[in-house]
Amino acid sequence: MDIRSILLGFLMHDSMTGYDLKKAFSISFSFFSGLSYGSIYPALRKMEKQGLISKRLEIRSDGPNRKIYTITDAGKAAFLDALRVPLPRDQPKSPFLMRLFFFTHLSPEERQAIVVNYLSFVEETRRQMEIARPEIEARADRFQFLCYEFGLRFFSDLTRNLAQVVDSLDEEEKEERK
Amino acid sequence: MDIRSILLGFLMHDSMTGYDLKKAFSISFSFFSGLSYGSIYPALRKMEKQGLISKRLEIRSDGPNRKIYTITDAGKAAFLDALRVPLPRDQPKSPFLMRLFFFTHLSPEERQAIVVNYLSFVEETRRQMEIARPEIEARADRFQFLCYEFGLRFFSDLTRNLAQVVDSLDEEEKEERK
DNA sequence: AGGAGCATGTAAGCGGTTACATGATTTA
DNA sequence: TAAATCATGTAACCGCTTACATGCTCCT
Repeated sequence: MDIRSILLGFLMHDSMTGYDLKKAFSISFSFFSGLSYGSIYPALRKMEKQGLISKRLEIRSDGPNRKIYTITDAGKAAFLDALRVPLPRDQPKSPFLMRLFFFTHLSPEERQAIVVNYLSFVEETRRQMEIARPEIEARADRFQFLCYEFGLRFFSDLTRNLAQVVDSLDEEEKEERK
Repeated sequence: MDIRSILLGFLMHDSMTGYDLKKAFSISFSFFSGLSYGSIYPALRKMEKQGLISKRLEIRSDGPNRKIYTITDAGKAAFLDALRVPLPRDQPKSPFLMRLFFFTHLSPEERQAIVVNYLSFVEETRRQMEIARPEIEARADRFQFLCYEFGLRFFSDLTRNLAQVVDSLDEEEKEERK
């Protein structure tokens, strides 16, 4: 699922500007992924050329002009097609796993520091997700909420697994010192 | 951690050709990530220019000639630096989550099919990891094995969470039919 | 007067994939 | 003799980020 399908997905719900799309995405998905203007605006132009969305220029006196994009029937069809494309296998290309893989080249102290630091990072993300819960409960549909809960569990599991790694490192260090 | 650091990491252990590097990576990391020749060979040339690795041409009669790369002292230093760079926050950019987020646009049958299909995919990956266990136990160091176990737990957790999503979908469908 | 927020965009570059191209040797 | 494995590489392209550039309005 590329960026274009995601933009179409949001436009299924409502017509918006590129700016709005970025906001909508950030609110719903800040914990999973980011989207920058540098990819949004070119994507919108391309999709307009392909007839997946249509543009309406709104001239305003109380602010900068806006380009409001609306999904077309062709766009809706393209979006549904994209939803139905078989999923690729998930590859958790985690930078952390890469580090762990080469831990033998670091000192015990450095290893500990990396894992503990990463762990606190993950826990912080999880806390932030919990803070955002009421807002998500308010605006998300049931599937989007399912998505949110899935994410929460993901980070909980990650926390638990990282704690286990910390334990393993502790034990090994003790044995080394014997 | 980019591709170059990973290649350096493998070269820390032993001198190898580009072909060998791809194999080494595939064996250790097939479940997490892939690496193609289209990125390996240019990366090796670049790193040679930068003095991070050195090349030795081996002319053979019993097969194609090989370019064997060896990490230099500068390369070792660069690798350790890369290991110590603070980790970015993990973003589980899962294509599955994106689908789930827009599930409202699909029929209950299609939703079920996607999740169940994905679930079987994940379970299959997990099975393959378990099959590979003896080989990994044989060749991996303790941190690499920690890595393997971490991955296993990741897929177990994913399986569990997906099963929960299936349950949620089932319940909602039942309620809808009332 | 200055900063935050609204709004749109471009250019350069990074990191990577896919498909293509070549050619040798070993195994079935 | 065909297929698999060994071995190296290029060209075109994709998707995305970062940094830059512009300019307006509202609030303090």
